[in-house]
Amino acid sequence: MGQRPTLADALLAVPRINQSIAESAARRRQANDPLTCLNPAEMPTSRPRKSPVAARLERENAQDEIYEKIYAAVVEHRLHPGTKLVEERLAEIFGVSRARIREVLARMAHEQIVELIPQRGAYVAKPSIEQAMHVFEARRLIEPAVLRRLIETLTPERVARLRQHQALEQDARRRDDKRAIVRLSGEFHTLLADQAGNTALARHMRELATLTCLIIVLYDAPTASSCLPDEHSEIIEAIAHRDVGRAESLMLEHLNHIESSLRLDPSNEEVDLEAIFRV
Amino acid sequence: MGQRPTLADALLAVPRINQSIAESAARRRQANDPLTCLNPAEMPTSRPRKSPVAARLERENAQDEIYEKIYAAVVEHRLHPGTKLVEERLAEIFGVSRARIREVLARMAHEQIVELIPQRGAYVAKPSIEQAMHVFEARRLIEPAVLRRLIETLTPERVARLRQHQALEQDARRRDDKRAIVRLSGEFHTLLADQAGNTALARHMRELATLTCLIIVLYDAPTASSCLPDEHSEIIEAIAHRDVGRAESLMLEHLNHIESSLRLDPSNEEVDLEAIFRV
DNA sequence: GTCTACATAGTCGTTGACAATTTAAATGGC
DNA sequence: GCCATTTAAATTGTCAACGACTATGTAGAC
Repeated sequence: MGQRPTLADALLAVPRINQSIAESAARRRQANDPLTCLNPAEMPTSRPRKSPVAARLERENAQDEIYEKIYAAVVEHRLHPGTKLVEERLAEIFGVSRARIREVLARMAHEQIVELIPQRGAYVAKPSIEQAMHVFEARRLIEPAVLRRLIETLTPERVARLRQHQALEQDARRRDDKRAIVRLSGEFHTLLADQAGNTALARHMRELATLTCLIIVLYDAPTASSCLPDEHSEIIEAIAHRDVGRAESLMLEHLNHIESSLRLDPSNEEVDLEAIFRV
Repeated sequence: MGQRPTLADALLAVPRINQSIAESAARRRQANDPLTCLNPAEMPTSRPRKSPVAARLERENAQDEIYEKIYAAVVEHRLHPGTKLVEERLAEIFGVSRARIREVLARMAHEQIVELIPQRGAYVAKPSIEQAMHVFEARRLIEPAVLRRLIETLTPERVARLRQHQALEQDARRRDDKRAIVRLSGEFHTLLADQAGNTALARHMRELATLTCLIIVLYDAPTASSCLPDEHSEIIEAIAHRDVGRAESLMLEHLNHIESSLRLDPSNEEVDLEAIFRV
């Protein structure tokens, strides 16, 4: 099929890197720095070649860059579940060797974004209906807690950050840029968790949001538009008013809207099993 | 220092593979099989060389084996936080090339079991005090929900499975096998999540339990013995009686016991920062 | 005696190649 | 014309080796 150009396009056309991911990458970088910078004898010894710290950051970016590009492609629905990710082609696309790609794929497989089948290759994951229901169950559990924590530690800056994201989202809706819409919708939830400040919860939330993106592609009823436009705004307003109860109930409602707009009955899964043979 | 034999010993001396991990690995294998076996034309075509399925499983085991051995060593406190994991030595120990090791380390880094510092190598992670508190906060959130779900879907087999694990744990205590105790204590919580049947929650729970193991090594007060002997039994009994309220409160109490037995104040972290220089 | 500059050993990062296996296509028999 | 078998291409799994960088230790200048 016309998969060759599609794959390259899907990966190279990255409008703008996921902001919250970039933020957490920056945080990770900071977390690393103490290890490298605390040695007092090192700082003055820096040679004039080229800033070693900058070089290291540059390299670390290069490490994560591939991961984030594939990740973004999945989240934006440019890469569909079940798509085979051929190592050599990815290596060509990103201009690196296969070893690099394999490391990235190993990470993503561990995160269940891709499925790694021995001797057969890597495929974008196809969460089962059971998994999908588990994901929503987990989200119904975690997200209200995230909101509680966020409201407890709320600052004007955090509200502003949320509103800024909301503006991006509305802009995407105005442009009817579906890829941006789905990406930003997912990122909204990741952002909430980031702003709530619990790194463990934020990591899990990000993973759940990613899986949700895959689930939506697989099981969304064609008519429904995954995320209703105003629900995020309402949640933000409830947060801004520090109304925990309202924020939580809005969130649960929101999650139920999404889940109920999907067709999570076994009859749909059989269709997907057929799709496997087309690979 | 005498790190050479220590690292090899820590990794090779694996008394028995983590049972619940083995179970989920088996489940993952099952999940893969449909993809490989449903093609009706393939099964009869199998050549008499040597069973391709067996070979595949063997190989997949080989893939995960290294991961699980390092994982077990971390969980059992045979590998301490901050220990450098030199790729080449690991490659020698496991009899594979560095590429393999690198894939495993990439996975573990993504899971925050190890920290990957560019151009410097991989180190067993040292969760900060802040991260530690986040982990416990997340556990206080997730584990009661796990219990709720487990009791809702309780079967005699599941209770038996829990009791079986409890027997192993008590046996380890009788032998005063500290490594087994700490491993089985962590696995108990992972097992609860597995038996509760939500794969997403189980994955997150396993990650949190692993991090907790690292946290205990880092911050445990020498006097305290991380997990009180009878608390797990009491929780199991509450589950068996389908007493959700009691099970939840016991669990919260249990988590608070563990957390309060740690020294999670900043003064302790400085000690750890010093430890970094000893690397 | 202290500091800088250099040299050495130890690792990491990356690559390209080779063998094993799967997948697709071509061939031949019925 | 359809199915089974063989052949060829594509892809994965694995490795060994090379260059680059870090960290240590050593010698020399002030």
